[in-house]
This record gives sequence, C-alpha cells and structure tokens, in this order.
Amino acid sequence: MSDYDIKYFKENGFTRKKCEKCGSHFWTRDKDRKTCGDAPCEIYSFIGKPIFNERSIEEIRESFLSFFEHCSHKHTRMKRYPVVARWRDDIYLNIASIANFQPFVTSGKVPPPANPLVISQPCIRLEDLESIGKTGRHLTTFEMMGHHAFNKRGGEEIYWKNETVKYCDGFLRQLGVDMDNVTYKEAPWMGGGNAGPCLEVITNGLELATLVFMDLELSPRGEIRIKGQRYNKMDTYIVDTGYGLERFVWASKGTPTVYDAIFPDIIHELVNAAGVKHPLETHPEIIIQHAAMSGAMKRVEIAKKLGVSFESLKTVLEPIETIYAIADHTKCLAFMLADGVVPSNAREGYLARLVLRRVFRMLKSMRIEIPLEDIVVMQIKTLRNSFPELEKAVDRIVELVSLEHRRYEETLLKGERIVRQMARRYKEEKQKIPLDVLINLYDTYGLPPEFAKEVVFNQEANIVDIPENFYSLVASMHSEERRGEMEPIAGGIEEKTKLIPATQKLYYEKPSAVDFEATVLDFVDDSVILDKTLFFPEGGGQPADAGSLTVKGENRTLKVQDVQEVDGVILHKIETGRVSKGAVVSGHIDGARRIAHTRHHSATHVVVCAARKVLGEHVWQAGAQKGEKRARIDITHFKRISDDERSEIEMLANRIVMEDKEIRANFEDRNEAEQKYGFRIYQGGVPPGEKIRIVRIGEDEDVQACAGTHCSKTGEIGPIKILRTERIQDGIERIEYSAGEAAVKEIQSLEELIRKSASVLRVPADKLPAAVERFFEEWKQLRKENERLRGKIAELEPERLKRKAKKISDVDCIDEVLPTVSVKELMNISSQIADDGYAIMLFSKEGDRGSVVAAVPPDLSARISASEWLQHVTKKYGGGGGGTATIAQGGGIKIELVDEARVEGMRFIEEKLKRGEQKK
RNA sequence: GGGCUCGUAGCUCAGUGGAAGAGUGCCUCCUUCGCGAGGAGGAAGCCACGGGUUCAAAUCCCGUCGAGUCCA
Repeated sequence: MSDYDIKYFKENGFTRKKCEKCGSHFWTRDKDRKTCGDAPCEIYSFIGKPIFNERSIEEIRESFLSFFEHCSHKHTRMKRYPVVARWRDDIYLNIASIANFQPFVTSGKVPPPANPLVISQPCIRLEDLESIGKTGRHLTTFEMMGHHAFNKRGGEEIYWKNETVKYCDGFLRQLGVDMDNVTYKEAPWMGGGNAGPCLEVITNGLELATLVFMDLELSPRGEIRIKGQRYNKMDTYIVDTGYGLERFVWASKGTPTVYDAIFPDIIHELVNAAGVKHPLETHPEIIIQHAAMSGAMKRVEIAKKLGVSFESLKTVLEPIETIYAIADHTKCLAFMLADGVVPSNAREGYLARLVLRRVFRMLKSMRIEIPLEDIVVMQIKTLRNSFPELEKAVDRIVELVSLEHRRYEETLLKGERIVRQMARRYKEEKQKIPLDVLINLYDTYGLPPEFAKEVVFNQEANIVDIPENFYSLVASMHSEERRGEMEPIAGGIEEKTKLIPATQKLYYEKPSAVDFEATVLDFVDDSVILDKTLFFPEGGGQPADAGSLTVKGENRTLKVQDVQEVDGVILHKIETGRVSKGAVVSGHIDGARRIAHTRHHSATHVVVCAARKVLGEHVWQAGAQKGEKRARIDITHFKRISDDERSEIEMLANRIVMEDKEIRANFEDRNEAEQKYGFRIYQGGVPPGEKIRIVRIGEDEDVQACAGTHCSKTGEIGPIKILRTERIQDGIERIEYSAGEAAVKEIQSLEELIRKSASVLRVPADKLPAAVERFFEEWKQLRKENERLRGKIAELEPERLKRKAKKISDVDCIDEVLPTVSVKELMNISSQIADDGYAIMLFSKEGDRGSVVAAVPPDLSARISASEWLQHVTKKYGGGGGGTATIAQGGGIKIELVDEARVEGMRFIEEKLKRGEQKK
C-alpha cells in the first residue's frame, strides 16, 4: 500500500512482511522475522531481561523531550495541558497529546502554539478499568510523549512520514534498543473524528509508540470509507505520535508488570499495609513466567503451561493485582482532583467518583487501613518533582476524599438495609434473588453485586450467580436511551452564508450606542444580514438584543425577533416581510434591555471570581444564563453552599463593584492568551478562532474568554444581590442573582414580603420569626384540641341516635344528617352503633359536597352489605363509595337530594330485609 | 445531558385509593438495694411543598423543593 511507502524504510534495509499469526503487514530489518512482534503474536521477552539500561520516569521523559528539541527540526517543548479536557465538548478527559490540539488546531482554524512541538502529556483513559492491575500493562493514567508537526496543504511542509520514522528510529537507537528487534506494524488509526495511516512501533512483544499520520476527518458525505464511517481528506495533515512513557521505563527495568516499574514505593507500602507478601518474593518463577506470557494468552492457558491449577494461579496473583490497581487508581485521582474535577453524579465528576468508589472497595477487600487520601498524597509527593502544581491542591484533595468516603459508607449502610429486606422477601418465597433485581440494586442505589451477594449470604438467602458481563449489562440498559439524540444535520445555513463577509460588530466598538445605520448585504430565511450591526447575537448565555430595523426611504419598520451568529455572520430574524439587497436601514436596539444584560454579564464574572475566592480554586463555571431581571451561574463545588458562604460571596462581589475596577475587553492571540492566563479563561466554553476576546477585571483578578457585552468599570454593574442557591447536580451548585436596577427591585420586593407578612401578624418585622413560630405551635395545639373535642362530641352521639332508631323487620335502623361532622367522626360513631346491633347510615356536608357512611352489625353483614347499601344510595347522590361489608364510606355532590337519599336508603334496606324473610 | 429510586413519629421504615401504623428511642408508673432486663400506660405526624383527578388522595397524575444512584 502506498500509504506506507516510506523512503527511510527503503534506504535503511527494511523489508515489508506479513505476520504469520495475525496477517498484518510490518516493516523490519530482520530478514528472518516471521511475526509482527506484537502481543499476542509474541510473548514479552523483556521480563527479567531489560531491553536497554535502566532509567527512571524523569530520565526517559527528559531524554525524549530534549531529543526532539535538538534534532534537525527544532521542536518547541510545551507544558502539559490539564487532564480534564475543558476545551472540548466531546470528551471529558484528556486521552492523548493530540487531544490538546483538537478540534481547532487540527482542523486548521487555529494555528498551533508552536510548530513542530514536543510534549509529555498526562492522559487518563477509563475504558479498560476492569483490566487495570490484571494485564500488567494497562494504566488509567499515563504520560503520552508526543512530537507533533502540523502541515497545511499548499503551504510549507514541516515534515511528514519519512522524518517521523527516522526520528523514532533515532530515539530508540539512542536509548540502546537492539534495532534488529524493532518492527513497524501497519495499523490504520481512527479516533476523535480523525483518521489516517499509522505505524505501531514494537519490540520484544511490547508496543512502545504509535506514529499516526493524520490526514482524514469524519465527514457525512466523505468519499473514503473506513469501518463503516465516511472520511474526507483534511486541509491539514498532521504528525501525531504517542510514545508510552511508562512502557519505556518498564522495558528498561524488565519488571513483571508496568506497575512494579513505576510504582515500586507505593506498592511496597500497600503490600505491607495489607500484610501480604509480593509474589515476586514468594513465587518468583511463576510471576515472571506469567508476566512474560500475559500479553499473549489467556490465564487458563498460562496456568496449563506452568503446570499449576487455574485456581492456585489466581490465589497467587489476585492480591497483588488489587494492589497494582490501587496504585494506578490513586495516581489517576491525584491528577483528576488536582486539576479541579469535583466528584459528582454527572459528567467528569462521575468518572472521579467511579474511580474513588472502586478504590474504596479494593482497600476494603485488602483490609488496608490507610485512608485513601493518604495514599493519594503519597502519589502527589512522588510526582512533585515533575508536577509541582499538584501539591497546591493537597488540602482540598484530603477534604474531598474523606468527604467522599463518608458518603460511600452511608450509601453502603443504607444499601445493606435495602438488600436485607430484599433477601428476606425472597427467602420467604423460597426463591433466588433474580438478576434484574441485582441490576436494579446497582443502577438505582449504587450497590455493586459483590456487596449484595455478601449481605444476602449473611441473611442465608439465595442469589443467582453474578454474570461476568454484569457491568456491561447495566451499560447496555442505558444505551437505548441515547438513541434519538442524533442532531439534525445542520440545515445548510452555513452554506448559504459562506460567501457573505463577516458582519462588523459595532456593539464591541460602541458599547453604549443604541442607534446605527447599515447596508443590507443579503436576506436569508427570514433573516436580514447587514454589513455592520449593534445587535448582539445570542451567545455565552447572553440573550440576543431586541429592537427594530427601519428601511430608509420606505418608512417601513421591522421588528427584530432574534439575532444569531453563524461563522461571524450575524442574522437578524424579522417577523414578517423582507428586505432587498443594497437597501440602507437604520437600526435601533432596546437600550434598557441591553444595559440590563450587560450588567448581568459583568456581574457573572464578578460572582464567579468571588465564589472562587470564598470556596476554592476548584470552582469552575459549568453553565450560565443571563437575563434582564436575573442571571444564574452553575459552578462546580463539592458541598452545598452554606448561608454564611453565600453572604460572603455576595459581600465580596459587592466589594469588587465598589472598588470600581476596570473591565478590559480585547482580542488577543489564542495561544498567547492560553500561555499568559492559563486554561482558566475557558470558563464558559471554548470559542473558535485564532483571536479570542479576553475580558479582564481589575489586576487580572478574573480573566475569561468571553464574547459578551460588558460594563467598562465594575461600578457600573450596581448592586449584586444573590437570590438563591440551588443544587442542580451533586457537585454543581447554581447561584441566582440580580444586578443593577433589577437587584434593587429584588431587594424591594423581599422587603415588601416581610412588611406584608409582619402586618398580617401585627408584629414588627424583627419579631417575625418568633411570632411565626409561636403561631405555628399554637395552631398545632389548637388543631389537636379541636380533634379531641370532636371526639368527645362523637362519644355523646350514639345514645341520642339510638333513640331515633326505627324497626324494619327485626332490625333497628338509623338514618340521620349530622351536618358538620367529619367523615372520620361519622365512621367512629357508626362503627360504635353498629357494634351495638344497629344498621346505620349517616350523612354530613362540607361545603358543596356531602359525605355518607353506612354500617351494619357483623351478624347482619351477610344479608346486607354496608358497601352495597352505601353504593346504592350514593349513586343517586351524584357520587360513589366503597368499603367493607360492615362499614363503608362515600359521598356525592348533589347535596340538595339528601332527603331523597335518606328515603332511598331506608327503602333499600326494607326491601332487602323483606326479600330475605320471604326466602326463609 | 439522559435514566431509575426515595421524602410518613426524634431515628429506621411498613402502609398502592376508603378510620395514619410498626420497631426503636423518649416520658410516667410497676418490678429491682441499684443497673441491665421485663411489664403496663402515654406523648409525639402540615404523610416535603403547590396544583390536578376523585364522592374520597399519604397512596394516582403534573409541577416545585430536597436527597440518593446509574449511564454517556
């Protein structure tokens, strides 16, 4: 295939071969080689026999970075990006060094921060969570060392395939790798919406690096088909390489697993704390041989080869595997939590919680008593030379992890009760607890099946076996929900506006103007497009401006309904009519609405800034909406905001206002801004483009990329009043507030609320809480007293009623209207009288509806059912009712028919009794 | 962003449309030299809030608030 027709291979004695085992093509210097060299075609041959001299993580990282800094293309060394991919809306975590540059740099919309560049990027991948610790090579957190070159078609080429392979070869040679053992395996790559040819660099069974030549992008009408997806050639072609830092360290040490190579100290601590021994001490031959084969075959086969039983192999390996996993997961947590992820039940916060809970479980199963936060801090200490920034977060991480631990314990405690009840229920019916119940326990209450099994076992009840694919069963249950989420293919509006020049944005140039003149460039789908405009388009949580356009010379005024921006072109949607190209219009925007939006927008930045100062550096904006009367922001925070914190945020925000700080908004170079202010600027999402608008408050106390309209000084915002805080998700708090005149109005209406309430109770406002409490207490007392007295009255009624009884056949019957007596009392009275041998029907009314209660003595209930009797009557009464054969209640709405109903009741009972007598 | 649960006595929870319950804790009394334990009695509920359906709602429907949990 021409994709891999690389000059370097030809000039350096490589030949292309086909792997005997997997059939894939690869390039090698070794003429006799038969397989591609990758697992599972080959076993790890470096275990116990390192490929090159032992090096630490720091040494490998440094030698990689400086190799590319000093090679013939001088690469610029970049600082790491956060592990939380806040600049992207398609992934939560940073999964690769190239992810730093997707989508805008890779698509060519934004120039790269440097070209070519080299970086060692910590990445997190949670897809293979189950494999961590077991395979010996999987890590949730690893550093992907990458050198990248961004080439543009038609432009000058930095470098492409040939140099990429040459550098790789050179780097491996410099480390001391035996080059005859290195294979380059052809493996088309795709991911993150891009694709391209790729070479996997393999030696001794281990894949060390991946060289991707990215030149395709996902496109619905693309002509190139790969695995059912359609791709098109990109305008750019990019060198995307990934060298697994930890794998190099592993290869240099030849330890049984990658974990032993990179976490020796932590593993040592954990092994001690668990009171076990590392199997490398107890069963060195098994562990080394197992490790060598682990990439190539299944555990059952390995056990067979080693001549031991599968069970005993498992017993040897399982404890250390759990410890490996703990070591790995705690590093993952160190990065996630330090980079500001707040554990939650949604989004990236859920991923943090997922990992946290896995580790809690593992620590418990290993009976390791060290608090998780201590292990995470241990990780941070070993990482601090390379990543000193992690240490700043230690205090917060300790608080957060112990809080999460407490929450998890509570969940389990509550869960235990639920499972116990469930177990009892199924035990009574002598059934096993079925799988769907088990899934439900996990899905609804977060109770893992192993936990449920343990509890059930203690209850001596039975449970079905837990299937291997339990968690994927849960996942597949949810996958159906995702259907129908497909976004409609953009309605081609981009196509229509593609050729129209970007609209000049007057609202940035003249922030306080309300009138302007402009020329109509086009009219597309009910929308007017102008050469310049004051109308602010909806974006960044700020609603569009309202106003009107008047066509010059025609004296025609069009109301602007909505304003949207598409690729720099601003669309003014109008209600009716159309405007011809070339017409001159004068525009007018609703100034009061605009200034309200502006104040709320600036207030938003101030409130976020204040919240961050009060609550901590982990506070990130997770959404915002501004309006005329109020605005709201959602921020990440791991606890409810207390009343005190809320007051403090409010006070601080108002202080920033009173200090009348400068608010500066300027377009700046994106890459420079990122370097200068950090990723903090992306609070409200990531805008596209080479230049981004940066809004700074005071001495850069708050810096954000923001396209909204802003006051020029904080003083113009006016008062800021926080109205409420709300927990919209676990880990995300919403703060609602008003600014400017709207804030004054809110304060006034709050005041009025208090004034009105106080005047109703005839107390001064400051006595309101005490008065309300007193009234409520008294109300409860009086209600009880009332109930007691009604009961007393009811006690007297039976005797009075019995005197009114009429004898029908041999039964004493009573019917009576007790106008104001409640149903409850009617029941009470009736049941007493019926017990004394009377058939009774009582009526009462409340407002426009009447209640009826019927009761018969138990020995009569076979002949006359109270329920039947009552239903017969209430049917004519405009209602219904029901109950037992001895007592029934009901009612109706035709209260004017109460006398007829009484008569009917007596007629019915008479008839019944007579008929009964005849039968005798 | 989507889904599933839950909110009833101080606490833990039953109650799936017809009279608000149990266990525990609390109070009083009895038993005991005293404690534990046991016995008898008692107090304690805006059934989270607001609408709707119904003759009738803790119970069904909608919304709000609060809490838990799973998935992407």
